[in-house]
Amino acid sequence: MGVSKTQLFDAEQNELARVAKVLAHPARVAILQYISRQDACICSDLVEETGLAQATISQHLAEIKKIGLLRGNFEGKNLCYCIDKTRWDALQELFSSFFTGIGAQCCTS
Amino acid sequence: MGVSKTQLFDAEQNELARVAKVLAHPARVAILQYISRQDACICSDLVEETGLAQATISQHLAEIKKIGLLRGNFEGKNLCYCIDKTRWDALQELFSSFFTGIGAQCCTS
DNA sequence: AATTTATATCGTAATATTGCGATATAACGA
DNA sequence: TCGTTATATCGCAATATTACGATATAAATT
Repeated sequence: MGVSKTQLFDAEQNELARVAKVLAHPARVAILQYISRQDACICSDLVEETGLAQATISQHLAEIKKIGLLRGNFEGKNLCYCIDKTRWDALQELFSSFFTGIGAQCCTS
Repeated sequence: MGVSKTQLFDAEQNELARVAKVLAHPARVAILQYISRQDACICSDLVEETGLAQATISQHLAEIKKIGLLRGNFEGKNLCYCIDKTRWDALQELFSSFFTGIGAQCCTS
C-alpha cells in the first residue's frame, strides 16, 4: 500500500528512521557538508555547487528543516543557512547510541 | 522525474545516503534491534514481533542484506540471521565521521 | 513420497519521493 | 515604484517504496 506502518513501532525507532530518511539522499548529505564547509553559512550557491535546479535544492532544504537541523538568518539581502549545532549534536548522539547499542550484542560467529 | 541524480555526488556521499536509506524505515530499525537483542540470532519471530506480514519482513531483510549487514546460517531447520559485526563497525564509523566532520564547523550564532 | 515449516519471490495496488519548469513572494537597489 | 535577485511553493511526470496475498522453494519430519 505504500504507507509505512509507523504505529507498529516505538517513538525512538520512528525518530531514528525519520532522521535517516533525510540523510538518505546524496544531495542532502552534500548540502549539509557544503554548508558546514563555508564557515560563513553561505546560502544557495548550492544550486551551482550541486548542479540541481533551484526548486530542487529548495525542496531538499525544506526536508532538512523538518528535522530541525537548519537555521536561516537574513544577512542583508542574502538568506544564510547554518546548521543548528545543538540539534546536530542531539542527532549524532541518537545515531551513536543506536550503533553502540546494537554493536554490543552482535553475534561474532 | 523520481530518479536520484547520484552521478552529481561523490562516492562517500552516495554510500552514506544508501546506508541511511536502509535505516530510514522503522521496521528495519526494529528488526536490527530485535536481532541484536536475541543473542541467539533468532530468525523470523520478526513477523510476530512486528505485526507485519511475512512477505514484508522478508523484503525488509533483503534491503538490510543489500548493504552487507546480515549473515544467515542454517541451524537445523531454522535460518538464523545475525548482524555482521565487521560491517556494522564500518558503518558506525561512516556515520560517526560524517557527524563529527560537520559538527566541527557549525556556526554557533 | 507426502506433509509441514520457514523463507523468498512475484505481482500488484497504494502512496511517497525526486526533479524541474512555472510562478509566487519578498527584500534590496536604482 | 520598478526591476533585480534570492528563495519558496505549485503542479506535474517519472520513478521508488511499502505492504501483502499468492505462490515458489527448500529443508526437516513423518
